[in-house]
This record gives sequence, structure tokens and C-alpha cells, in this order.
Amino acid sequence: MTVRVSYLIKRVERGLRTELDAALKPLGVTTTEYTALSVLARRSGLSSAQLARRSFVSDQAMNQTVVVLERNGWIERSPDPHHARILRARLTRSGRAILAACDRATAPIERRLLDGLSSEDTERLRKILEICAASLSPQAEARESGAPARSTP
Amino acid sequence: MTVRVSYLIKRVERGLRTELDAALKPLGVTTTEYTALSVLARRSGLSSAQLARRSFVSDQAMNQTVVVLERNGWIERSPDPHHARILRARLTRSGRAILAACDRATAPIERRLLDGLSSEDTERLRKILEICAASLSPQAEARESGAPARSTP
DNA sequence: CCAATCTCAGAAGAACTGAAATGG
DNA sequence: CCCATTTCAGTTATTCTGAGATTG
Repeated sequence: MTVRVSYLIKRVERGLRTELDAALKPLGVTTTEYTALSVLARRSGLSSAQLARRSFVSDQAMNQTVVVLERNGWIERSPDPHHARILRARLTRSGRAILAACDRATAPIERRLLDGLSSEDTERLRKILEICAASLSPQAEARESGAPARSTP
Repeated sequence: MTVRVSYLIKRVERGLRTELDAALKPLGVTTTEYTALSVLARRSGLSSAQLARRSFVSDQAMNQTVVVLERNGWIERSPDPHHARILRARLTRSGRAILAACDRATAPIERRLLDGLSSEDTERLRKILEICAASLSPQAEARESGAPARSTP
């Protein structure tokens, strides 16, 4: 009986989480907020509902985080030109600054995480995890069961 | 700028967590409880403090889970012969039964997680995650900085 | 006295569900 | 009317910190 991969993922995530929380605390940023900032840095203009789907949380949960980011002045939101109800978020200058500080503070943790791995293994791990995330997305599930993803035709 | 592995781990963990919660809910078991039961199945006789260290949570948090497992009759605890304060836990018959039910309920999720991977990649992933978990453990940190792990000599 | 374990109590972070308002 | 997004409100899961008791 081999150990489940899901269990190993959970274990590593807990180990990381404890350290990330501690490293970010002095900066006044939570790990949840840091994650949202990182995603927005790479995918500027996402709405909070889009962020939610990408992060596997409810849209309410993500919205709560996004509101905090906005209140702190780290992002600003403007309505989509085609649909005023959709608020697209992008980092402010101060958001980019705090993100850079978070990156610096957490870099040693990422380094420690990957300490025992060759660079090939690190790259492999990255690719494998991307595939796993894709397999878990609802679109993948729909594809698997042969049904259309969303929207009735 | 490549994506951080810590971020990918977190993302996959969230995706898994949502599905595991849903699959286990009908059984009246939380994901946290299921995880503890799984560990005890493979490492019978661990104390809750030992479980806590292995799972990267505080001993209070783990103790709370263990108390629930005991109240539900899924584990029983008896004092260590050499140290009466240490309570060693092991699965009961009913604990093994509920664990088997949880395993059945969550097997499809694990299957979906690994759906896009070859069996070589799955094995690699397992090994790599074990290494990552070891790198994050406090003992590894102590080893890295050249200090003794615990207990002054 | 010290170290480890367990327990109790209170608080915080992060997620959920349900319901309402808005825009296309 | 339907659907997606955002927001408000209440709730649940999980973990944390701090303090105290016990055992060796």
C-alpha cells in the first residue's frame, strides 16, 4: 500500500504554509493575499470571479480577499468596458512594491523546499503540478465525461 | 519569471481539498480527520504530539482532532508504559472500517489528480514530494545550519 | 527544575452557504 | 427571464497562541 499523492501534497502544503505565514506576518500580508497578488502580477485584469475559479475557491471567498487588497491600495479595479458589473483588477505601484517585498521574504522558503532536488527534478515537478491542477479543474472533468464545460448550447 | 513551486502546491491542494471535503461529507468525516486516520493506519501507536510534528501543525490542533477520533470510537488510546502522560493511539475495528470507506470514497479523486500523468511521472512525483516534506522538517533545517536537532548533548 | 505531553480557553484566518442587487 | 458578478450576512472548519496540569 503506497501513500496517496493527495496526502503528500497536503503535508507539503502545511509545511510551507506555516513558514510562509511566519515570513509574511512582519509585512502585514497574509499568505492568501500574497497568492492573489502574485496571480494578478502575471494575469493583470482578472476579475475576482475569474481569480476564484483559477484558485479553486468560491467567488465570495476570493472577493473578500480582493476587497482587502483594494482597501490597502495594492490593487485598483475598474469596470469592464463591455460589462460594467465585472471589475477588472490590476496592481498599483504600491502593490508591485509590496509584492516584491513578499517575494524577497519568501524566497528562502522556496529555496529550502527545493533544496534536495536537482534542477531537472524541480522543472519536472513544476510541469507535473501544472498538469495536476489542470486535471482538477471543472473543465477537465466535463471534458472527461464528454459533456460541454458550461453554457447550454 | 517562472511560477513558484510553493504556489503550485497550494493551488493543487485547494483543488483537492474542495473535492475531498465533498466526497467525505456524506460519511461524516472531515478531511483533517481522514488524514489523521490514514497516518495512524500506517504508523500505529503514535502520540498526538508526534502526529502533530509529522503533519506540520501545532500539538494542540492535532490533539483536538485526535480527541474527536477517540470520541467517535475510531481510535483508542493507552498510556505509554514508560511515560503515562504520553497517550499512544491505534485504530479500532470501527476505525479501520470508516477508513476503508473513506479510501473508497476518495479513490476517484486521486485517480483524477493523476489522470494526465504516466506511471513513471506519478512515481517521480511521490518521491519528489517526500523529499520536499523532509526538507521542510525542522530537523532538516537544523541539519542545514549545522546545529544539533533537539536536546542539548 | 526542566522537558515533553496533554488539555482547556479564547481568538484569528479562511473558507463555506444563502440571499440580494446589478448589468447585459 | 436567465446568467454572471459582486456584495452582505451568517456560519463552519482549522489552526493558532497562551496558560495550566502531569509525568519522568
